[in-house]
Formats: sequence, C-alpha cells, structure tokens
Amino acid sequence: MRVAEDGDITGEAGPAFSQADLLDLTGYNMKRAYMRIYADFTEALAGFDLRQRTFSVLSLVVENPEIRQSDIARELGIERSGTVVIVDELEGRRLIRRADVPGDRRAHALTATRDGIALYRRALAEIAAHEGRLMNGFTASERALLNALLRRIHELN
Amino acid sequence: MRVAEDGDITGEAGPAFSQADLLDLTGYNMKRAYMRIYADFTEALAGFDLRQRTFSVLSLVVENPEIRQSDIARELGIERSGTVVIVDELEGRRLIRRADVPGDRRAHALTATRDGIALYRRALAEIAAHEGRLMNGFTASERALLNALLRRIHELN
DNA sequence: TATTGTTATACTCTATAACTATA
DNA sequence: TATAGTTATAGAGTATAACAATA
Repeated sequence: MRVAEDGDITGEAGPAFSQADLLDLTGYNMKRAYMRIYADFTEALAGFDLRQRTFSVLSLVVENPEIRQSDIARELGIERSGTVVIVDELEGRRLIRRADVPGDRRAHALTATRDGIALYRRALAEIAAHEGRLMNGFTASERALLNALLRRIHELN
Repeated sequence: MRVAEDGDITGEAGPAFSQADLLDLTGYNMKRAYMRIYADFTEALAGFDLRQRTFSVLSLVVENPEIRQSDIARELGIERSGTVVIVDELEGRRLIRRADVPGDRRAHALTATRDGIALYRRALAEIAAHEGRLMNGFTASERALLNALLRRIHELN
C-alpha cells in the first residue's frame, strides 16, 4: 500500500497499476520468475517429448544407476505413486530398465539404457542452451549467486 | 553427469544420490525454491481463507481503486476468465465491489471495501511475518538482491 | 471488428488412500 | 509393523473456446 517507487508510472503512455505490495514479497517474485523460466524449460524439452518431471527422473536414473523408485521420490520430494507412471513411460520408451534387486524382492533397480543416456545428454544440452539464451543478460557470477540463493531457500527447515 | 562436488557424499551415513546435473540448472533450483516458499505463503494465507491468486487480485484492487478485471488479468498475466471466479468470490465476501464505469458500459470498476482493505492489511502483514521467519538466515541485502534477480527474470523478453 | 465480462469445459499436475508382496 | 511398488481416484489450478453486450 505504498506508492510505487519503481518508475513504472510513465506519465501518459498508459494506465500504470501499482504492484508495490506484491513486489515486496519474495514469494510473489519467485512465482513470476518461476513461471517465466518454467515456460522456457518446457519449450526446451518439447522436442524430446519430455515433461519437466520426466526429465528430472531420467536425470536421477542416469546419474545414479540402480537407484530405486522410492529413492527417486525422496530425492525429488514427490510421492512414490507419482514415480510409477513416469517410470512406466520411460521404461515403455526403452530409456530406462527396471531390474531386480538381489537382496530385496520388493524393490526395483532403475538403470538408464544406452538410448536413455543419449537422449538425456541431448536434452540436458538443449536445456542449458535455452537457459543460456534466456539468462543472456546475467553474468556468470550472477547466475551462480542466484542458484546458491535458491538452493538455500529449498534447504530451509 | 559430473561427479557430485557438493560434499553431499558423507561416506557411510546413507546412500548419497547425485543431483549434480539438475542442480546446475536454474530452472530446477527455481522450482524447488518456489515450492518451498509457496508452501509457506499458502500457510500464511490459510487463516484468512485466501488462496495465492485470490490474495494477488485483492492486492491489486486495494492498491488500484476502480481497476478493471481485464487490467487485473493483464497485470497478473492470467486469463480474463480466471479473474471472474476470483472476483465473484471476493465480491460475495464483501471484500470488493463491482461498480459501473461511466464511459464504458462493458467494464466493471473494482474497489475494495473497508472490510476488504482491513483483511488485506492483516493478510499482507501475516505473509511478511511468515517470510521474515522463513528467510531468517538471509540478510536484508541478500533478500533485496534475490528479489531484484527474480524480477529481472520475470521481465525477460 | 475489437474488447469486456462471462460461462462451460477440458486438461495438466499432483496428492491421497487403499492394496499386495515382501521385509 | 514397516516398506516398495502399484492402482484408482479426486482435487487444485488453470487455460481454451464460445458467447452476449458494447465499443
């Protein structure tokens, strides 16, 4: 409820609306920034027929051969039930394989196939390229700083 | 696909899974941080029976008396149809009013009621308090820096 | 023709709950 | 009793499309 102080009032060009209160809230700024970068992320993945969460699961499997579904759920902070449909899809596309775990007949060990690793590498490169283009105006240290701040927020509590 | 370099591998304490690739992506870090802060935001609003978007609309109406629904949609980057149900709810709770616009019989001018302003102020204070608690470990300049970076991302393109 | 508000509908994402088979 | 994986279902949240009234 303060007066806008962001120079957004251009005098006559058009009606200027104040978002002063909202723009003071990190939660609001985070949502808008997230929406913006998420759109870019989604676009980068579209050519690979991967959605954001599918990509994250594939990433974990590529980086951690023989990982279990429950570990993926824990790492990603999602429900176990949520991993099933993703793993089903990735397995159906022969990007990963479910294998038996010697000591535990309840669990499945997930490992990426050669095709899965190849697709993953190309998708990862595409995302990085998209982000590089999107965040073109940011210096390397600004990007590193932003990532560090975001990680600290996630790790809170 | 690099080896983790974040010291997350504690030797024996438990299985450490690598998220090195994902943690290099701003999009991934943003999503996790957003989820964390969004949960806090939602919790702060729960006592007021407000959801995030409802609060944002109320904020715009309080800060910009006689704003139109289409302006809200533009400012918030949402669909006009999305504003209708929110405005319906806020009006039904007597927090805002729809009024005629003298020059344009299609439009509605939205203005907050006394009750709406009062509720808004309390909700805003609660959110700020929640954020202050959540981001307790951040200095004021870190928070300002983070907000500035987030705004720059939103304004891209 | 374009815009404002509206309605109805559909879609995406995700969590919850209940179940089985193991441990 | 607890855990891994699974299935079915339900709920948010949101966009899309079509429409009437007005500009």
